Amino acid sequence: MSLKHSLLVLLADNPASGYDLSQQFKGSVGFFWNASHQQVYKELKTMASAGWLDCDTEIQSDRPDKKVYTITDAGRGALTRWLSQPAKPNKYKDAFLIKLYGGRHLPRTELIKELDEHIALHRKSLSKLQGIEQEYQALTKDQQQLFELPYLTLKLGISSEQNWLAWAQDTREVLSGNA
Amino acid sequence: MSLKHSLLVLLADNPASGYDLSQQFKGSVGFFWNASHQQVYKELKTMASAGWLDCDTEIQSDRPDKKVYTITDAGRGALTRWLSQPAKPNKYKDAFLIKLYGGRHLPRTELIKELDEHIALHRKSLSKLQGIEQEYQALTKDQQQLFELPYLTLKLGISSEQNWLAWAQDTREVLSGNA
DNA sequence: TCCAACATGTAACATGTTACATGATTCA
DNA sequence: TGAATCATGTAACATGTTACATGTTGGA
Repeated sequence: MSLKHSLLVLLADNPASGYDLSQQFKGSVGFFWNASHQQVYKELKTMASAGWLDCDTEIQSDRPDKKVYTITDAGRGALTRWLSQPAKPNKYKDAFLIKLYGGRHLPRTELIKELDEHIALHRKSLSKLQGIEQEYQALTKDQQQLFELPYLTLKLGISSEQNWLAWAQDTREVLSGNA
Repeated sequence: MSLKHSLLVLLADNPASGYDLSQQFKGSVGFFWNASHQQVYKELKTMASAGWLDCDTEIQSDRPDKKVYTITDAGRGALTRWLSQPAKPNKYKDAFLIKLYGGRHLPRTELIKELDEHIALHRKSLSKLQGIEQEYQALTKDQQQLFELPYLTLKLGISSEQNWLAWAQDTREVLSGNA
């Protein structure tokens, strides 16, 4: 349900192509929502035929043509309606935690190996988020005001990753028997 | 993909019915994976016809009959194969964060109202997890050993909720302009 | 008398993933 | 010469949600 609304939130700021939006899902917004490019293109098509978006083809000489989507009044209406309805609490789905939960069936060394891989991923993700934070902090106060709310979501991303990494360190010690 | 494996992990410990498993998804395991009862029943049927589970009907006089599923050797094999493959990093999907990200389009009072509702939910979830932790801590050392790995996942759940609530307090202050 | 817990499902629909498909440009 | 980035999609399949459907027992 919320992919549509994630796209609307992004498009409420700027018109964008499916490709642009997919890129944004790899960046900051991707921390709390994401979708494959295939799904984004499909969804944009649906939203356009529902009248939420207008689509213009931008011809580019050096690069492939772009389909630029712009939010319509109907789209803004749909966004506002959605925003004023309560959001469902989020659901966490983490396959690694299932493995850890059922990790008795696996040698400890394997569990630790996989934990280490996840630690590497989370570190990468954390430093990416911290990079965005630095960009934000380099802005003027006025510009910061504009991104006040996105910055709040970024802060949750950062603290969640830090919390995860701290937990992973403890967990690693327990698994290696150094606890 | 991982619903099957969540169920296998649970069934590797004890035979259980669809209802039992659904209840477990509301408890501790539900922190990192969950499914509706409809989906669980459907999945169990699929797994049984794949030979991963055996199904026996337990006739109860005072309550409705139960279909008790038991993991087979093939099921254990599938579980082990899955456990030894790397798990994909988890994806976070939180509609409330999209709303906050795009919250410019909404009055602050509404955002705060919704934040408060989510705070209440997270507090509830935290105290539930802490209840489970207390049960764990009441066990003997030997019993604790058995649940060592599930306890690790529980600790992540608890610290995540605490982290979320701390962030929510800060966020609330920013939104009310007391920052 | 009504609600919660116990117990299992079907059907329609919505959402998301994976494999496949194309083709230009830029950088190493 | 080969990979990465830009740019858009189709088709098959897997997963998940919502509405509907049924019926018992025990407690407030």
